[in-house]
Order: sequence, then structure tokens, then C-alpha cells
Amino acid sequence: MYTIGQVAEMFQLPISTLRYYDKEGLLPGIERKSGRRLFSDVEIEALHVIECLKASGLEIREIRQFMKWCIEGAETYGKRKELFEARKKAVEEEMTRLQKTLDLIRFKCWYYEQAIKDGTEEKLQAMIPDKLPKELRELYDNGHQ
Amino acid sequence: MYTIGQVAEMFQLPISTLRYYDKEGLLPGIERKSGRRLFSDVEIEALHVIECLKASGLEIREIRQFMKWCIEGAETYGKRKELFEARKKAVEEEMTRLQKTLDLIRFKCWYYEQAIKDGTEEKLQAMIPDKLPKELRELYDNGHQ
DNA sequence: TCTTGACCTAAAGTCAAGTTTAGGTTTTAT
DNA sequence: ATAAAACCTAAACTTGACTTTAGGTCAAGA
Repeated sequence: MYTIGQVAEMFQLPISTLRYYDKEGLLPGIERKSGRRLFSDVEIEALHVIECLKASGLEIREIRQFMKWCIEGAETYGKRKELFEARKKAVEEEMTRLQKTLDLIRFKCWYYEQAIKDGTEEKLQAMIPDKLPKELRELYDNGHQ
Repeated sequence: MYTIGQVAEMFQLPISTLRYYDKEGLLPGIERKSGRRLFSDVEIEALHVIECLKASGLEIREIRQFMKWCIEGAETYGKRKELFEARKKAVEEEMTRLQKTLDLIRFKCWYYEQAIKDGTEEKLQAMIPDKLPKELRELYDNGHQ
């Protein structure tokens, strides 16, 4: 059993955030001793799942719904599985989007490196097709028609 | 030259968002004709960069700073390059985090699939070490000590 | 025992990123 | 020429996820 302060340290979260999660129903059934929260392994696991679902882009209100399903037992296995399947899809899409973002960023890094060498963007603009490394070429052709 | 409505269609963004970006200084020097915004190739390119920087996690206020640097010319090439280098690092870190998130999500998908087959979580908890596919094994050992 | 640090609640405040509203002007199609 | 469609501004409103504040309770060490 851990105090709120210990858990805050463990997860590198402010205490106020843990209280907020509890108030929002993300830690249903957390034990108390003379008013103070007692975090057990169940709550530690719940917090790992909360961090996972948050990172996947889920909102607090939807995480609360998931926690409710957990309490309802076996009849909600299907809903819970579907939720994770949907999160899987969302995260995979986000990673694809980030990969495209990264491609453009890499181009911009190259671009400014050249501009610094050349001392100006003016000359560079015309010379891009010649100078651009092969691995950035397709990106440039797509991204700038 | 495009009208705000055409650009909204092009980027699948609400018109109000484009006006907001302009008001926040993300489209400096945009032309006007009798009060109406005229988006040229410069603004279209700016919007691509805005979407990229937003996707990388940059805030509006920092994008505005970048746009100011663009106007200042050659003396800010270094700053602009450093900004993109920093964004590259941030996006790479975010992708690493999302990969970990995805690993846990995949475990949960497997877990609920098993629970549905078995009809209960109870039995499953004890059987995890035996049933868990090899590729999810390390995750389980790390994630649950 | 006493006091200091850790905990509690309810309610108000903050912040970013838009969105909506209200009231007005301009362009375009009939 | 006129009416609908598209545009404009300023200012207020919204939303989500916290954080801060104010005022109090509890417990463990000196």
C-alpha cells in the first residue's frame, strides 16, 4: 500500500493530478484510511493503463467509461477489447502521421543547413532539385508539387 | 491566389481556424483586397509548415516566433535550423513513447481475447505466463514486474 | 505534547486552441 | 437591381485537463 505522495513520486505526477483522476472516477473503489487514499497494486496497474490510454489520445471521460466496464466484470470483456483495438488503430495512424511530419522536418533541417552554407535562401530555391539528397527527393516532389 | 473558403476546403480546416491563425500572427504579410484575405503560394506553404510544427507538438506562440524569424531573413537561419532540429528530437521521442504505448495496447488486446475465450479473467491471471505469446512476453515481464 | 509535514475537500482559476455570435460589408449570380 | 453567398471584425464563449487557493484534519518524530 502506498500513500498519494509515494505514488506521485513513483509516476512523476503532481499529487493534485492523482486527486483529480480520483475525482473524475479513474480510480474507482480506491481504499481510504481515516480519509486518506491508500493506493494498492490495483490502483498502480490502473495508473499504468491510464497513462497508456492517455498517450493513445483517449479523453478522461472515456477512460472513466473503461474503468466502469472493468467493475462490471466479464460481460464487458468485448467492449474493453474493442476499445483497445480502436486505440491500436488510432496510435498506428498517429505514428504514420508523425512519420510524415518527421520527413518534412528532416527536409527543413537539410534546407536550412544549405541556406547557412550558401548564405542565402534565394540561390538555394533554384538549386534545390540539384542539391537535394536522393532520400529527401520524393518528399520534396510530393510536398511542394 | 485563393480565397479563405478555398483554402479551408484545401486543408480541411474551418474558416474560423484560418482567421484565428492570421490573428495570431501565423500568416504575416498576407495580402488583402477590399478587406478580404488573398492566400498565395507563400501562405499555402506557410500552412503546410504550420501543420507540420503543430503535429510536432509546437504551440501557436512558438510558431508565431518562427514566422517572425522567416521575415527577418538570413540572420535567423541558425535559429530556424535549431528549431527544426529540436522538433526532430521531440517527434522521435514521441514516436518511441507511442511504440511503448502500442506494445501495452497489443498486450491488452491479447489479454481480453483470452479472457473472452476463457469466459473469465480469474483463471487467466494465473495462466498468463504459460499462454502469453513469446513476442508479448518481455513486455509483460517489464510492465508488471 | 506539540508542531511540522502530509494529507483532505470544494470551489475557483488557468491555459491553449479554437468556436460562436452579432452585426456589418462585398461579390456574384439571376 | 437585388438577393443570396461569401467574406469581415471584435468580443464572448467553450472545452479539456489540470492547478491553485483557502481552510481544515491527521499522524509521526523531537
